Amino acid sequence: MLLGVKMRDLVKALKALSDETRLRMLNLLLERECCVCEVVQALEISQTRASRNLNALYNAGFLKLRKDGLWSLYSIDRDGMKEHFSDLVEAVRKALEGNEVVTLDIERLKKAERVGPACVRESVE
Amino acid sequence: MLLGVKMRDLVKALKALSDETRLRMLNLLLERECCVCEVVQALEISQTRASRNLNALYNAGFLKLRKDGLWSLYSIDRDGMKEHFSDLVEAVRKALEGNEVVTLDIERLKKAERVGPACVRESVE
DNA sequence: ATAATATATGCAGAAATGCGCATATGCTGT
DNA sequence: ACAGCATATGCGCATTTCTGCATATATTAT
Repeated sequence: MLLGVKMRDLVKALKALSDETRLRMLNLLLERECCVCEVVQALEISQTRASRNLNALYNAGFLKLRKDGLWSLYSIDRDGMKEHFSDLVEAVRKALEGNEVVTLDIERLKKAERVGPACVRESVE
Repeated sequence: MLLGVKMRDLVKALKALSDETRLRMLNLLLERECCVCEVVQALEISQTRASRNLNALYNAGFLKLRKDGLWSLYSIDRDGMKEHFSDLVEAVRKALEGNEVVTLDIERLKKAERVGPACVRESVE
């Protein structure tokens, strides 16, 4: 019991990883902590979709959540995560290295602002 | 392109791993090469289920298949497998170490015979 | 209190998945 | 050719998963 992981939890974790949207999210968060609206911008997906899938990764045990005002800030839970899950994340990270899709995601993340999609006014400068 | 894996393939691989039946199968095959009927006996599942799920792991790129007479012998494709997939398999292997379910599977595998479920006649001795 | 904003969620529909049943396929021995 | 056996597969059904829409919740500022 010390070493092994509950089958349930492992399946849940792998299910969380077996989706393109969530893999792209995980990759984003490996770059840095993000709020939901930044994920929306970087992946160019709907707010609902971002929120739901981030929550799935959170529930599976990969992410931690920090609230700051209106923002929900998700990040990889490097410390709290089960050791075996870290290995999975690392394997995924390596597998995605250089991948076209996630490279573009990261580029868009750099341009993203911690504001809602409606707030285009600040992007004048 | 040298390093990264196609997003498609990675998702497919992780989908293949995100199922209890297939995780148990992978764990069996980490022990040794098995034919379908051995998997049926060790996991106590139907033949259809065994065949389908083994094929899923095969299709995802984890297994290789060798035919010997009537038998289909599946095993981990250690050489042919993408490097990144090996990391995934290793992470899963470690995660399942000591797990109750797979421990019982292995015990049953040791008692299993390379015969169909109908052939109980040999188990007299 | 009211308005504005970021995020979460109930619901419904579409698509994907898993599996049993019956049957097909393919190999082996007579 | 025929029978027997291990495995694969078409079909149908039940369940799960994913997503958008609309709306709820929670926080902040006025």
